[in-house]
Amino acid sequence: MSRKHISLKDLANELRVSISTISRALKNHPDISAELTAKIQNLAKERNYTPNPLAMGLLKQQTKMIGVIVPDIVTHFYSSIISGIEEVAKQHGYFIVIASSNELIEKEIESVENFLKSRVEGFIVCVSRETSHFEHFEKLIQNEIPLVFFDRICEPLKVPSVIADGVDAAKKIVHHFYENGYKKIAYISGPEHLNISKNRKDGYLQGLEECGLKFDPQLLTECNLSAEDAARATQQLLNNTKLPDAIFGLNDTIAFAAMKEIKKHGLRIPDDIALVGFTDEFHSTIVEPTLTSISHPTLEMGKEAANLFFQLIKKGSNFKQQIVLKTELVVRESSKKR
Amino acid sequence: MSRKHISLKDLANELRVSISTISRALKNHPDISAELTAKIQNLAKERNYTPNPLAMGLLKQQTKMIGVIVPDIVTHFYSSIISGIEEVAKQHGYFIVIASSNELIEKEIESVENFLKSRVEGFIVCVSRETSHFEHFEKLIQNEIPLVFFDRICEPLKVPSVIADGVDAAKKIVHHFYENGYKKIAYISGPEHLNISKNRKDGYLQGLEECGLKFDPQLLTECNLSAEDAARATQQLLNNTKLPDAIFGLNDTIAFAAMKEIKKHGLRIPDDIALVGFTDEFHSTIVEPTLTSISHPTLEMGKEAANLFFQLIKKGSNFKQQIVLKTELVVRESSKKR
DNA sequence: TTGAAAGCGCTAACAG
DNA sequence: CTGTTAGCGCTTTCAA
Repeated sequence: MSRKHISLKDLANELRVSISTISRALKNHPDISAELTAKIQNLAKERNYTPNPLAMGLLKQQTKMIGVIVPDIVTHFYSSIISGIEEVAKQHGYFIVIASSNELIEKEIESVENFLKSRVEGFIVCVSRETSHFEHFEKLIQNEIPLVFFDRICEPLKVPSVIADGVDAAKKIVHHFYENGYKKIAYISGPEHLNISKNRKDGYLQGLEECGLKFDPQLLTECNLSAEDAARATQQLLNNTKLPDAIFGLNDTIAFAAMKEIKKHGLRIPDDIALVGFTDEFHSTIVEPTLTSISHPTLEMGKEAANLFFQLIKKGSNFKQQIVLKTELVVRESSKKR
Repeated sequence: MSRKHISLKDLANELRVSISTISRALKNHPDISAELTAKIQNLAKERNYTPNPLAMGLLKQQTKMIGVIVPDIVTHFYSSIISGIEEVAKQHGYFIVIASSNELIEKEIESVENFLKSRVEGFIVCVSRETSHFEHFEKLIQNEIPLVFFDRICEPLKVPSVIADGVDAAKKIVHHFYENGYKKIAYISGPEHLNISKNRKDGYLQGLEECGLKFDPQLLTECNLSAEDAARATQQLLNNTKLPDAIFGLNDTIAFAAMKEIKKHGLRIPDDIALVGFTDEFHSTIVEPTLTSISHPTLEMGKEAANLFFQLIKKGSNFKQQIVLKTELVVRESSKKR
C-alpha cells in the first residue's frame, strides 16, 4: 500500500469509465446515474480509495497545515495547550506541525521561515522569552498569512490572541496572601517586554494597593524564566535586608525553583515564607508542601487559539478578537494561614 | 505571500525563458550557461523562491511526513522523546505529525488510519496500554510502510525498535534496596502484555533471586498505568498482612501516585517504606523526599527511534535492529539507608 | 544550450 | 448523463 495508494485513474481503468466520472460519482454529483454512482462508490470502498491530499493541496493551494511555535514542548503547560490546538485542528481537517523555539528568538525566526517553506496555511504561536522585536511576524501580517498568538503575545501587532487574565490572577494572589496574614509579599517576575510579566506585575501592584500595602522595590525581582535564574532571583529575595514572608512566581518553573531555594535556605513553607505558583501542573499536589497556585485553563487556551485561527481564516485579517481567560486560585498548603 | 508564493513559471515569465531552463539552472545543471544560471539564481533569491513541497510531493510521491503515535503528549517522558524524534527528523528534511492515543487502542487504530490517509511515509509509535492485538500494525508491515516502535513495542512484530533495558534497571533497583537494608520489596507493575511490564518484572524476580530474597506474590501487584489505578494498587500493598518496606513502580506516574498514597497512610519515606521510580522527571528532585529513580535517556530514545526510521527507509524492510538503551539509577532521599 | 511535452492525482469548465 | 481538457508546480525525457 506504500506506493500502492489507489487513485481515481486506477478506479477509472478498472471500470472503463473516465476519471471525471469517478470523481463526480464519489461526491454524489447528480449528473451521474444512481447505479453507476453506487457501483463506483462500492469499488472505491473495496479498493480503499482515499483522495491524495498532495494532489488536492496542489490544486487548491492549501496544505491543511498549521505551524505551531512554542517556547518548548516538554513543559506541561505547552504540551497541554498543544493538545487543545490539535483537537480543534483535527476537527477542521487540519493538522499541526510543532516547532519549539527553545526560548530563542533566533530559532523562532528560523521556524517561521521553515514553516513558510513548508507552505503552512498559518501560525499559532507563543513567543520566546527573547522576543522583543517582531519583524518576522510583521512580515506574515503584511502577506496576510493567518497568525494567532496565545499566552505571550506581541501587543503592538493587532492579531487575534488568547491570554489569561494575569492582572486579575495576580490580584487574587496578593489578596489571598493578605487575608492569610502575609504582609511582605514578593513577586518574581519575568522579562519586562513580555505581556505576561507586565500584566501580572500590574496585578501585583494593584493588589498591594487594594490591600493597603506599600510597594517595596526590594520585594520585586525579575528573572529570565529559566529555573537557574529563578533560583538566583529567589536567593536575592532571601538575602534581602527585608525578608519577604510570601513569594509568588510568574509561573510554575519559577515557583518550583523558588521552593527548592527556600528549602535550601532552611526556611519552612508556609511558616516562614508562603509560596504561590502560576501553573496547572499536577505536581503541585505532590510537592511538599502542596503548592497553592493559579490554575491555568491550558487545554481551553489551546482550543480557543485554534478556534480563533479558523475564524481568522474565514473572516479575513480584519478579525482581531482577543480572548481573556479567567483563572482560578487553588489554595493548598504552601500558603496556609499564619 | 500567502497566495503569492513565487513559482518557476513566474521566474520563467520574468526572464522570458522556459520553465525547464529555470528548473535546471536552480540545480546547477551543467547544460545551462554560467551567466544564465547566475542570473536565474539571483532572481530566484531576490524573489525569495522556494520550491513548492506539494508539487514535489505529488511528483515524487512523498510527503516527508512521519506519523508519531504516543500514549499521550503531556507527560514529560513522551514530550521529551518527541523532541528527540523531531530533532533528527528535521535534519533529514522531514517533519513529524503527532497523534496521541490517550492509551486507547481504538484511538491508536484511528490514528493509523488517519495518518495513512494523509500519506505519511511511515510511523514511529509507542503503543497504548490497551494494545494487545496488532492488526493495524501488521497491515502496515504487509504494505511495507516503515514502522518503528519505541519503549512499548509489539514483540511478535519484527520491526526496528528502541527500548530501555528494563530487566537490568529493575535488577539495579532491587540490589539497591537490598544493599540499603530493605528486604520486603514490592513492585507495582503494568499490564502483562506490555514488554515494559514484563521486562521489569523479570528483572525484579531475577534481582530478588540474586539477592537471596524469596519472591512473595503478595508484594507483586499490577495497575493499568493510570494514576488512579496506581493509587489503588498502592493501597492494596499497604493493606497487606505483610507490609512492604520498599516499593518500586513501573514508571513515574505510578511512583508519584504511590508517594501520595504512602503519605496519606501516615507512613514515612524512606523510614517506613522506601520508594523508587522509573522516570526522568525533573520533579523527582522537588518532591519530598526527593525520589530515587531510574533515569531514562528519553531524548536519546527519540533520536535513536528516528535514526532507525531513516535506516529502515533506506535499507528496506529487512532491517530489524533493536536498540537497548542502558539506564542509570539515580539515588536520592526516598531510598536512603535504614 | 534550451524548449516542449508528459505526467504525478485531482477538480472544474466546457463539450458533447 | 458522461467524456475531454486544462491546470495546480515541478522534474524529466525527448527534441531541436
